[in-house]
Amino acid sequence: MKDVAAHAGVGLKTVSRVVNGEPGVSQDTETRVRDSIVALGFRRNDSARLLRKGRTASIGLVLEDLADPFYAPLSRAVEEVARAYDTLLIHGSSAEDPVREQELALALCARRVDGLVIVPAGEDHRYLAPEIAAGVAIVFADRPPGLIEADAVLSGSFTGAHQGVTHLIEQGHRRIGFVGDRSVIHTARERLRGYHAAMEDAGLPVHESWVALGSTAPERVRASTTRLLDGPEPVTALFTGNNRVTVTVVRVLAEREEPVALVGFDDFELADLLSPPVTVVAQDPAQLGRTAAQMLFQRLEGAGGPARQVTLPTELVPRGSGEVPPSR
Amino acid sequence: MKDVAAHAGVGLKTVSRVVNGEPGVSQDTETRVRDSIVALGFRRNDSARLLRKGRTASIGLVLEDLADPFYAPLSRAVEEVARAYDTLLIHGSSAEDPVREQELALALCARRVDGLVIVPAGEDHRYLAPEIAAGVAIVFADRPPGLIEADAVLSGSFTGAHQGVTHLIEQGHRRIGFVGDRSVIHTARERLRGYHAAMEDAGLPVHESWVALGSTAPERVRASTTRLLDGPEPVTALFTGNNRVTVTVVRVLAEREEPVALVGFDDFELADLLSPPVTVVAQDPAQLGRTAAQMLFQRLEGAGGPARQVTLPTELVPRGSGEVPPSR
DNA sequence: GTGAAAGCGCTAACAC
DNA sequence: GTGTTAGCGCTTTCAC
Repeated sequence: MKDVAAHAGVGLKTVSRVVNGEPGVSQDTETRVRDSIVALGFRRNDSARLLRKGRTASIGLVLEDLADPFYAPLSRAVEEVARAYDTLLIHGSSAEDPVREQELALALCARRVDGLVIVPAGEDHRYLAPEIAAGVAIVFADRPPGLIEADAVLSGSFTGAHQGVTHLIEQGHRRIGFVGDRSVIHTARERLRGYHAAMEDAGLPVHESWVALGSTAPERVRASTTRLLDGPEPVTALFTGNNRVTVTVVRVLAEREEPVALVGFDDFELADLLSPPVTVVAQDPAQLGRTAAQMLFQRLEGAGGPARQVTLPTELVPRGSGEVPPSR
Repeated sequence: MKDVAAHAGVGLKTVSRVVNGEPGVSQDTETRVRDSIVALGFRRNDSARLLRKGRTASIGLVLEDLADPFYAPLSRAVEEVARAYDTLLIHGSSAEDPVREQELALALCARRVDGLVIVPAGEDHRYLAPEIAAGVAIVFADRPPGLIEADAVLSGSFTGAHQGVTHLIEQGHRRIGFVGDRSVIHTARERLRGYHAAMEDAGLPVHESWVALGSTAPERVRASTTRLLDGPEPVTALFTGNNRVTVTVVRVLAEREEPVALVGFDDFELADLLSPPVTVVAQDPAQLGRTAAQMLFQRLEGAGGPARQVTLPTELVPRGSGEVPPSR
């Protein structure tokens, strides 16, 4: 910019005015400046501009895995909202590792992102308190913050699981298994709680061997599922805690003879084309992302008040697998 | 930082030394500085730091749609490589709109990202020439650059399509349809070319009504597919140009009586569990992203030489749908 | 209309 | 060991 000013024989501020379309520049000098800009191939450095302005016009998004079919639409929705506010999205995957989540979140804060949407992996977010105090807006999505107060957008995990399990009970199932994500994950616990509540509401006992929480790695899910189906108290129906688990369970069931009912948390592509089509408790990941991003920008625009927590509804989508009757 | 220096009663540079772990600070002053840092809740501003350093330690990624199951793993792979280089990833979806692609790419350049990975929507990238001249490293992924020289990582679209169509021919099919993406998209054209070449190599004529290029919107694909199957010269087999198209075609075929053979370009989750399981020409989107990112960082580390173009192999995965024999 | 000076928050270069 | 100065590329303030 200095170079452009020299080349055009004008002051620095005049170039700045031209570049930013500010008034107060004569037609004549403007032309001269524009010529110099082209001649020198000048392109304004937005990083420097934003340093001076005190914002970065960027927000950060930290989630587990960008490539997970559940999070991809969430991410895309956040991006769309950001775009509407002329804001860029910086993105990081935590790989479900609390340490990595923290590193990423703090790295983004150090870059002075205006705000942060976090799908937390960890359970203790006190490390963010100084950032919040310093004015970074933070909204949690899909899972709530731990040990701090902050805005959050969640899906109705408890209600959804209750609904899904109740559906299986209504089909006549009495022995229902639950295969879910690791218990450190909030949604996994909530869905398990929904499972237990539904069973209890129906006056059904839960055999301890019917619950299998753990990693979503296919081997683990496969082993757990086989155990539930071939154990001493074999289940006739399964409720699965998220789309990764469901997909693997579908694989296991496809290899077996006896029909087993299945309801999965999360919808997924092609669920309706499997045989049987998979009944799910659907949530709307895009809506989750959209809402979180909107809350974030409201805060950035000055919305005050205490931390808000929004819970989005889930929807039972019967397709066939959840309506398989108990095989004695 | 100035405040910390004042609070600790030391010079600015001393604080900088402590913050960056540089040597040459006595144990005593270091402690004093650290105390002040905590007392004032100081956090280094990386944007300012990087402005001074002349890099941003961030790269940009522009692609069509982050939520597309093909691009999500690509994106994730780029992120992993970036992470290994302590670099953040700024991300933008072009929605297959060349104008939006350009806006995004230039916005990222204005932020002075160190480099850019682009899955181009447009066909003219001369707008990037000044950026490249200014030192921004750019690597194209999945599709080549248009009208400029630049590094690119592609999948073997021509070869893959040739292979897939030849497979159908080997099963005895003579009337094979092609349903693909819009012809402005390079990969769509290449795959179509592969289709034509395979037919020609087998001495088979191609009826003009057998080729349907267009948007991947389900309605369009549905209409095109129905036309190929019910037209005057009905096809007995279909080759589809990408995973979005394949998924819709699977839906259409599921609703019909007569068996139609299908080979799709791109693998997709659960393809093996459909009935029949879907035969695909698989490419490796993660490898595409990984390779592109690695090429980018090689350039950033000073690798010179002319633009390189790498083509990754595809693999035919027979699963059943591609082995359906011609119906009469 | 225009421009000089100061400063955003930091680091590099060179003092002392 | 420590501090001072200059400057990354821009905008803001205020004077001309």
